[in-house]
Amino acid sequence: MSQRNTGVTTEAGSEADACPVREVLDRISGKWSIQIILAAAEKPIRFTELERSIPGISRRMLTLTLRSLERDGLLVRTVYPTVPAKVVYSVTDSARELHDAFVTLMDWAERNRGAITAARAAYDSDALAAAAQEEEPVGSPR
Amino acid sequence: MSQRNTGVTTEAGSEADACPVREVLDRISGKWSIQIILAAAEKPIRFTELERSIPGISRRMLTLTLRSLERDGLLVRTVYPTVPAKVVYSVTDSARELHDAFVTLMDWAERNRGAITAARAAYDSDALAAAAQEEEPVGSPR
DNA sequence: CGGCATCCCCCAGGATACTG
DNA sequence: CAGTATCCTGGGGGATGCCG
Repeated sequence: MSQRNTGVTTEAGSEADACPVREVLDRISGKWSIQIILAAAEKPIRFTELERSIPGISRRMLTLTLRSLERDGLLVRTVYPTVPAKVVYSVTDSARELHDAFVTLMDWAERNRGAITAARAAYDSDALAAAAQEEEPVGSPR
Repeated sequence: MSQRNTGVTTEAGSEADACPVREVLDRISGKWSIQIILAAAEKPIRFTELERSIPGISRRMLTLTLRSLERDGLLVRTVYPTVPAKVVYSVTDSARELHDAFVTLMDWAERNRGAITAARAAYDSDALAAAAQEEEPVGSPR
């Protein structure tokens, strides 16, 4: 009862889920996981630093996503009991492998950004042209 | 008006979105994009074949995701005007690059499946232990 | 500083039914 | 076979507020 909406695809561990695709997706999904791993992979990083280095993330989602990643053994949370407390997140080895894969993805994104934008423009203009056709099936427009 | 809920993060093209992270995510997000690309990369594949090769996908989401991928220039849709019609989807070059990255991800998932499960179990049991502590603050349980 | 708790909204996506 | 259209729900995730 006490726990609800822990978010970030936490879910205990339901039925047979042997599919590696879903496996990865479940760990990465959520708008922020990748960016957090990317940031933490550079150097161990503090909560507030993360918050500032990831524009648009809310405190809530930062916390939730961090917990999720920690739970999956992708991040390590280290608390320095100073006053006020200091918390540092660092990536584990398995996360670092993931990080490498992410970099590949980012690379892809940058190389194909233009092509994608163009493809979309083309697709959309085609769609519009087709729609225009329908409006005058045969004969007088009016 | 006529168009609503086209789904799969279609969105026209809002403000400055130069972040490659979101770029990739927007193209991949949705539960099915990756699996579709994975399937279509093996060989050009028909609508119904896709439907059967991806367990759990609905007709609706298959169509929606296919349209989205086609729009982004990741898939090519080819129609053979036979009766009944035959439609084949094949991946483009840029999608094939993505595919390679996905394979890396899948590989990672398989290698780390065990570690992740273990990490979760450890994390969860710790959390439970901590919770148990709270219930008997100091002294007699009851 | 580094969180957790609560409220609430939105839309990805499932179920179902109809077409060319 | 290959879609399209409509309805409806779950939960991801933003906003805000309180705490050690």
